[in-house]
Amino acid sequence: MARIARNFQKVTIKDVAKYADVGVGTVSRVLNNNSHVDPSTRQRVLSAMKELGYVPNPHARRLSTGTSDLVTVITPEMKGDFYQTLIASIDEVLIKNGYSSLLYPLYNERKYEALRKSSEILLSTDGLIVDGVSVDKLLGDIVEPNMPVVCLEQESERYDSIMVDNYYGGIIAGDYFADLDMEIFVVTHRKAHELESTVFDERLEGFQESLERKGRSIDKIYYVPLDWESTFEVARRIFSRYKRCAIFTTTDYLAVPIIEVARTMELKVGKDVRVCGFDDLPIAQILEITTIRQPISDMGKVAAEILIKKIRGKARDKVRKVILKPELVIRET
Amino acid sequence: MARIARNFQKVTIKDVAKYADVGVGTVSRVLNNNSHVDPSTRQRVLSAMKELGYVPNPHARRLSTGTSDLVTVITPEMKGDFYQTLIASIDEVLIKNGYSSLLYPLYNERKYEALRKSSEILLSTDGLIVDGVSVDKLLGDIVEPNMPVVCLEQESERYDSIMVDNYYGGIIAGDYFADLDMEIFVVTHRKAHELESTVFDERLEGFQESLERKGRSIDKIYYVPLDWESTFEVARRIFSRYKRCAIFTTTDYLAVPIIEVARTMELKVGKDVRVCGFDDLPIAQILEITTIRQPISDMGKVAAEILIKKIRGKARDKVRKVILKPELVIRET
DNA sequence: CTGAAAGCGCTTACAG
DNA sequence: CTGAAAGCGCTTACAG
Repeated sequence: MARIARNFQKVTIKDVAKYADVGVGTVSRVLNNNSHVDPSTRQRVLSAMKELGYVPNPHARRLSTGTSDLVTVITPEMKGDFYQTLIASIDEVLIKNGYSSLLYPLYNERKYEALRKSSEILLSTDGLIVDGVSVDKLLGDIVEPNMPVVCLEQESERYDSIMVDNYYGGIIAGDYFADLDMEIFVVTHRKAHELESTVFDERLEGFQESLERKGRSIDKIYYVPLDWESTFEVARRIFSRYKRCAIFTTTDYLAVPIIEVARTMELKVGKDVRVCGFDDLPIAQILEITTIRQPISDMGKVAAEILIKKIRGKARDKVRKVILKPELVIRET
Repeated sequence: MARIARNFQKVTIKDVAKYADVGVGTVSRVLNNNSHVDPSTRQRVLSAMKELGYVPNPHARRLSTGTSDLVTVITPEMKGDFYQTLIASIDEVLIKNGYSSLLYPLYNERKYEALRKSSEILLSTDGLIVDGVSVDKLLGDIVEPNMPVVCLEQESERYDSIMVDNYYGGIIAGDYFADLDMEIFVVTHRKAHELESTVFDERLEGFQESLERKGRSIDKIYYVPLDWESTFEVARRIFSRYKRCAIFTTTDYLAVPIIEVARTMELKVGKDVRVCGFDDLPIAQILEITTIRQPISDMGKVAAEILIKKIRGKARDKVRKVILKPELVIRET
């Protein structure tokens, strides 16, 4: 006894079994179509399921098997093409392998807290892909030690990680700008949150290093939040003094308003004003922005593949680091 | 017998009970801190949990209670500020009420299929908010009849819906343009998928209707996919012939490249070229685009609130429709 | 190939 | 206030 019908008289595997005149085990077997079931029996069960409108209860399945076929994907944001591309490429691999992704964008403080409080969500999935934020710091105490985890754009002592050599990307951007006979500016993002990614800084460092090697230096670095509004302002400030200069933005996203302002002020972008972004976001292709291309899709694909191997217990034990190289793409700016 | 330790010797409620020398029921009670537990007992249980590193198994809880405290949020996309704002406002209400959101953006065909195939995901949550796509068509046969569902930007016969009066939005845009002594063009999105939203069409219809009433008409309608690339092309085509015209875009997103091209071609935006968007996305505020403001945050908030009421069984039974009105925001374009 | 049964880890009336 | 027990709806060795 002791049971209230919460689930609105849902039909269970038991009802199906009775209806088809078989045991529940058999129903379960056709459900998972593993082990051999007699074709005629299977047919009977199948039509019983249809007849009764049976839908399996995922919670029960998960409790019983201990797996959910779900993967949590944590990103610091989901705005912008970068994450679109990344998530789509992760998803593609996941779906192909029978998993679904559970997206968890940490777009504000509240989401951080919510994640820590109801870490249930994580624990109910089979694996975890974390982009940009530090697992060790953010979730070190929450994630079970043997949960399969892959880090993206973030190093980890304990887990596999996929990184892009952002420092190297900065270097090639610097090499490209060093020969230009103009002032050199940088517009970059200052990380606002302890747990945010350090990629922008790495790009900046590489850029700086490359210029130094060639006996040049950055004339000024502008730090902005990751929005266009502030970047417009910065651009106006720059162009009101300099009608001729080279600007490196540590992401294409920040290059867009700069180019917009330059054009509005009728400066010749690509000639007097040179702009090099980073990432090769779709917008960079559309606006023909010169940029450092990051292999975003590859990152997602590799991350998902490694994670699935880990979930299936096929991965090697030692912590692995995959480092992908960016490349310079010269366009019109 | 019959059991492999899949879950890496995880500690269960049983272990905690034994350790604290109480029954499992008591542990469960302190876990959910309902019904009264003796303070000293509670303390003993609490420290036992800490000692053993106990983490509750959500699957078991869900199977037992039949609830998950999860809400699925389905959107046709998640790119762009519109969905950012919408999702954030939904999340805020959800989190405040102890729920978590499970994001499911249908950004391509593959995701549609995946959703239909593993509809498990939906069924394992307590409720469903669906934006833009037709639940009846998309999921009519999957969603249980008594699953709490709220539709956004999409009417439904069976479920509550929150709509914006897009037709009315078109009307006020038309009223605004009708007095302008220039050619009038429209750039809009042609829905590519059977299940896509019809908002763009409704806006267009309102716009058309308003112009007709005032004895005017649209000179040409340009249909584009929802990306900038094609819109750039269209803009170039328009401005190569017309140096003076008014353009209504059925979303701000499409207004951006048009303004960009106009400025690049040195046309006077706001004077010779008038542009009115729709939505009032952040980008519209940044670029000072005249637009029809949609109350995005309100939509999300109202949807989440209604859903929670339904989940808690406090909602009225009849299907409810909430219609929010957009308004004209005049800026520089 | 298949049924009966134990088990997954919780929750919750019931009877103290 | 609390323990013993039934139940949630599945899966899966086990023994035919």
